[in-house]
Amino acid sequence: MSDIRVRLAPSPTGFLHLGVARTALYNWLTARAAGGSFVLRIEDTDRQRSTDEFLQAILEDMRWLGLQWDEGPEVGGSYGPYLQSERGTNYAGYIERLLASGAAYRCFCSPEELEERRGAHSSTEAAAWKYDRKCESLSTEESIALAREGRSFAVRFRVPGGRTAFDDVVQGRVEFDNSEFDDLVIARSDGTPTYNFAVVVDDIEMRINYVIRGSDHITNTPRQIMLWRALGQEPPEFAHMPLILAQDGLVLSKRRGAVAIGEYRRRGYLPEAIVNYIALLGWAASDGGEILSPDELTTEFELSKISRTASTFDPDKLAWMNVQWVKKLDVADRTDRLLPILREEGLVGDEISGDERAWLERVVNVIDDRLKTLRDILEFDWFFLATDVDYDSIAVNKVLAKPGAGDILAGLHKELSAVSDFTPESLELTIRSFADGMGLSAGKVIQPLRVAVTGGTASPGMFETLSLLGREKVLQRIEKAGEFAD
RNA sequence: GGCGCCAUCGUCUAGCGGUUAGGACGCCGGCCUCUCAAGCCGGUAACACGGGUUCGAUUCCCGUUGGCGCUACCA
Repeated sequence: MSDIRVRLAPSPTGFLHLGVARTALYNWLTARAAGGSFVLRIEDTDRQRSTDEFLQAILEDMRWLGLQWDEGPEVGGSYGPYLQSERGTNYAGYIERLLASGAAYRCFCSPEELEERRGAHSSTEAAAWKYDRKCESLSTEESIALAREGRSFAVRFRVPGGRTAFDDVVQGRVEFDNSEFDDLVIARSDGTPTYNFAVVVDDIEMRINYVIRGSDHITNTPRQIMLWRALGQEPPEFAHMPLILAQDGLVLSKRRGAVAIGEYRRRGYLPEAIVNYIALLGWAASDGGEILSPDELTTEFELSKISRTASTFDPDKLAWMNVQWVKKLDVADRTDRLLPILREEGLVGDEISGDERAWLERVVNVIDDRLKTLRDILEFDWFFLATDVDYDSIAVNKVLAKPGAGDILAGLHKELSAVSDFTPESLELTIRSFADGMGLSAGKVIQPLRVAVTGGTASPGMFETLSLLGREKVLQRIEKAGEFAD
């Protein structure tokens, strides 16, 4: 086991979406490939926006994707708690240290005052306002005296001069002039730590040594590095992933519901497909291979080969990827995954017998590669109904309501009543010779039969379908369809 | 506005000074075929622009333009 420790630190203020999922995946792959640890830490300090529902949804989606965390909620670990809101007491000591060393100072400017000064500034200048360091020059004595008076204060980090640079695993060397940053608040007037500070303290305490996150954090990085150093710690390694853009060209965000992972689960996508797709967003295997299992990704994946270009999410390619993965599932596996959907729709019961299971597998086998998503199984619900089929009116008009259709169905009914065994082979023989006898191509006979039996113009192979349905249902449906004919 | 990052087919990408600029998705056409999928074959389509450097730039450098991100006592 190596000592690589990575983490995902989502805030439960929305559902897990593709962007966060990809960051999670890259962290997970990195930990797995290195034999390190993947820590899940929940940044729920924003009590207004964080909810337990979101937290549970995130955990569920992570599990569904197969991104198991080694430490975090529910599994615990040596450096918990893993909910930031439960780590509250840990920060005060660090703030005291920074105050004592002079790396931080009390700021008595109220938010209102700051707002006022900011407002005055923006009306005259185009550049953004930076904290004017009004309280930075307060002596320690003055500062303590004011605090004793009961004046409320925030704690600001005294940003040193010079430059801060780091070698990012994907971005290369990134350098900032420290004068770009104002003295950031690390503790609010109520004593709670702000994001950048809490992250650093938690990462230190959780022994995180490799930070893999979205490049929207890139300007936070120098601030955090300064904090790590002020706390006497060596900063971790950083890798900033390019962002994923929605098709409108803007970053994927929590507010775009269509890209929530849970949504794809409900639509019948496979987790393997999602994982495979997001892995390839900004990264390509050296041999150009595109269909990669989690295991293959683990060995192939290289953080340093990630492109720095933001990539646009393409639902079409995801859909294609899903088809590839559905095709890879064997019949038993496919059936297992289909079962919950069929149950939900009441098409099969909670308990199924061995015979039902066997029949279901035959259905799945006959449907073959026609499922683009698991949910597409519902297109085939006529397999599961006793007698009634919903007839598609367009199909009926196009096929059954044509001259001759009635004769074909009547003839077929007779032939199929008489056919000795209802196997695909003998059905094919019977139907083809029936068509010959009528002087028609097989297709001309099969299509009315298809509509009669399935209700639509598209279905799995007709002979297999008839065989599976059985003589009784087939004849019933032909009779019923006869009402539409001619 | 400032700072940072980025720039190859519509999209995801390969390329790492000399290539007919390759692959995948999508789209179009064909084959197969009982329909629909799947599959197979073929086609469409790109180096943002301008300067350099070089015998030679998609590739290196600079600039322009464009895109995205960040710029809170949010995370």
